Amino acid sequence: MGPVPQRRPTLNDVAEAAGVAASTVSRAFTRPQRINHRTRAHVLRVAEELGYVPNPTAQALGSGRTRTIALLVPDITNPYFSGVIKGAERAAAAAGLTLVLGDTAENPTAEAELVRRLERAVDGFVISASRLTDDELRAAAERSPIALVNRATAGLGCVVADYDSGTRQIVDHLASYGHRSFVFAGGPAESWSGARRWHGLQAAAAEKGMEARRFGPYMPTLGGGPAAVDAAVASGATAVVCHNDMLAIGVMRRLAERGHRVPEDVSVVGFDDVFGAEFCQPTLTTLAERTADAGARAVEVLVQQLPHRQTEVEGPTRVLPTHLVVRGSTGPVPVRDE
Amino acid sequence: MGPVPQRRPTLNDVAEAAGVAASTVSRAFTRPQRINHRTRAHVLRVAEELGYVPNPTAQALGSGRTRTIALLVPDITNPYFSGVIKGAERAAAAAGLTLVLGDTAENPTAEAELVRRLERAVDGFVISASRLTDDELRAAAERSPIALVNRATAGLGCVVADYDSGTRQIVDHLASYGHRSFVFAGGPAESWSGARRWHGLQAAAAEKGMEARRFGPYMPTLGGGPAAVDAAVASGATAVVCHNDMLAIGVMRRLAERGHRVPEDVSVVGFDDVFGAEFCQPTLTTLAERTADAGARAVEVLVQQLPHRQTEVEGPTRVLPTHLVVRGSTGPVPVRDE
DNA sequence: ATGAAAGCGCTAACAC
DNA sequence: GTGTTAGCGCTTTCAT
Repeated sequence: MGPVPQRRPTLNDVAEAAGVAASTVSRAFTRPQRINHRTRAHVLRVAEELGYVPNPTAQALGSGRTRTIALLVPDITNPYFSGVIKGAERAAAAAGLTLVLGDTAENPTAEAELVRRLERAVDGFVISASRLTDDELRAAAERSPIALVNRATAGLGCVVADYDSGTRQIVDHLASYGHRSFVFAGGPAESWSGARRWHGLQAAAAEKGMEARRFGPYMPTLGGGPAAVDAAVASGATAVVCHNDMLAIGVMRRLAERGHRVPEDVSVVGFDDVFGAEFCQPTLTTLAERTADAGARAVEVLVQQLPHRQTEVEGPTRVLPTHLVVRGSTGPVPVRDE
Repeated sequence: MGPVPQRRPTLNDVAEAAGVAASTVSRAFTRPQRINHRTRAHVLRVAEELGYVPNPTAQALGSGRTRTIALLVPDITNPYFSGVIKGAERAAAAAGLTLVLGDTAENPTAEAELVRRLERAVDGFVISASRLTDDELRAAAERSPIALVNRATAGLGCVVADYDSGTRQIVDHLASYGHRSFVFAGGPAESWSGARRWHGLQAAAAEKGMEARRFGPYMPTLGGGPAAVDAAVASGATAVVCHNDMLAIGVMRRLAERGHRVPEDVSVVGFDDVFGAEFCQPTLTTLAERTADAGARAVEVLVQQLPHRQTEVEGPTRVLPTHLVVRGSTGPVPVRDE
């Protein structure tokens, strides 16, 4: 009893039921302009009645467009990328695109392989904090449209945070507290953003006549704290700017263990404003990026390059504002009797 | 000059070059058993030379299988789900499946819509912390295979955390510190896991002869803290068990603002062991779940139900262990003179 | 074990 | 505007 589970209606079923050609039904769904208003309304109504839903796979095979894009990040669980993912997800949904997520495990090989694996299944890629070389990226970009987040590679669409302004904000903030020098606890050597951060800090320090020294590389994690602190303290620094918030929090922990007070003895600054920066102890002064915006913007940049829009050469790199969030980990330079 | 950008080789190109039929090439790739070892090797070599890569879209259209599954979570940026996402991503990759990520924005309507939108594009769904009703879920499951994470719905594949054991661990821990009662600061009324948590806490408290009271619902965020604290303090509780870590951290903040020390005056316990629980102040005692395992397990459960395996009725709900991470937010019951 | 042929459901020229 | 006619690249009976 009960009818056999109905086969899903196809475009042809709708065409037949509506008394029109298949192509007309197709147009009703994808070329609203190129069809008579009345026939379109009719077709849509019949489709509705039949419970017809276009089959995206068949659409893709016919058109060559999958209406799917991939987002690749080095580590899904890193809260820094959560914002990028969310922003990209929103923008993709808004553009009617499906988002495939890939975790590259901070691994260039895995990243390249993922690109190969998904190439045919998606219309393009958004790659966040890519570990590939510029050449590898450009090679991949010849086969699929690519947009980059926080990585500038000539010839590709890029969305990056304004580290020039951001680092200046940090240096100005420290200077206003009377600091005359600071130490930069660096992260991984290959990190593009790490290089930009140090570059900006140096430039801003020079402008202010401050002394800036770089230590490291350290692991950009809580675990990187001890090594960074031991080096920084030995140098007599009054302020430590850390490659990212995780390292900064690790640094604060280690400072506490060693009996140093933050910010009374040493000020600490991070980058990213990750989830947690507002409730660690003390709360962390850090440079916030608009990660969700970056993700969304990158998707938009990518959409520009998709088959139908095929905007040949896309404009310059998009730079997103950053802003310093001043919290409890920074304070006046300590008065030291020596 | 220079050859025109070559059209990508198709299965037919390979067939022709190898001197076999298209179907033989197809088998070489997807039915290793049903083909002569030597011809297979030959075909594969020719394919390799030509740089042939199967087109997943065409495979999907022909076979009806997309080799893609969707993972739906209420909020991508919530660190609690990061583990689930990562685990699912790994398991999917291991099974040769592509993972599509969807953010339901904690919204039943958005969730249902997302299922509709992706239904045709994926082979099945993993839904984490679904907000749909059991009936809605079962209806959806008639059209696509579904596996659930932290939500048990009869008839569907489910992977849940062992809250019975977990809540007992919490209660035992508090009892060992001399607490005779505690307050549960509840989260959203519709939360399945919230209900399980309270249920378990009550049962464990009863076993131990402890008194347990529930307050709330409160927002499961930092912002939910003040309201929860104000109610809990008024009740004279010596321990507050919170719906999740975010609420717990919010609670600790509010307690500090009101001049109460943790754990000297009040002990605080959370659920989830989110990123941040280990560096908030004080560090948070919380029940850890194996979220990555849950995500991976759910994918495996889903794979069982996929077209080819079509395991009719899947076994009982999978229960994943939980363990209490004891940190600084819990301590001996205060001695109060009254 | 292999080949031939018929689609999968839709899009896209091209006519009318 | 709308219908006709071919495919898109692969899988899958069904023969052999």
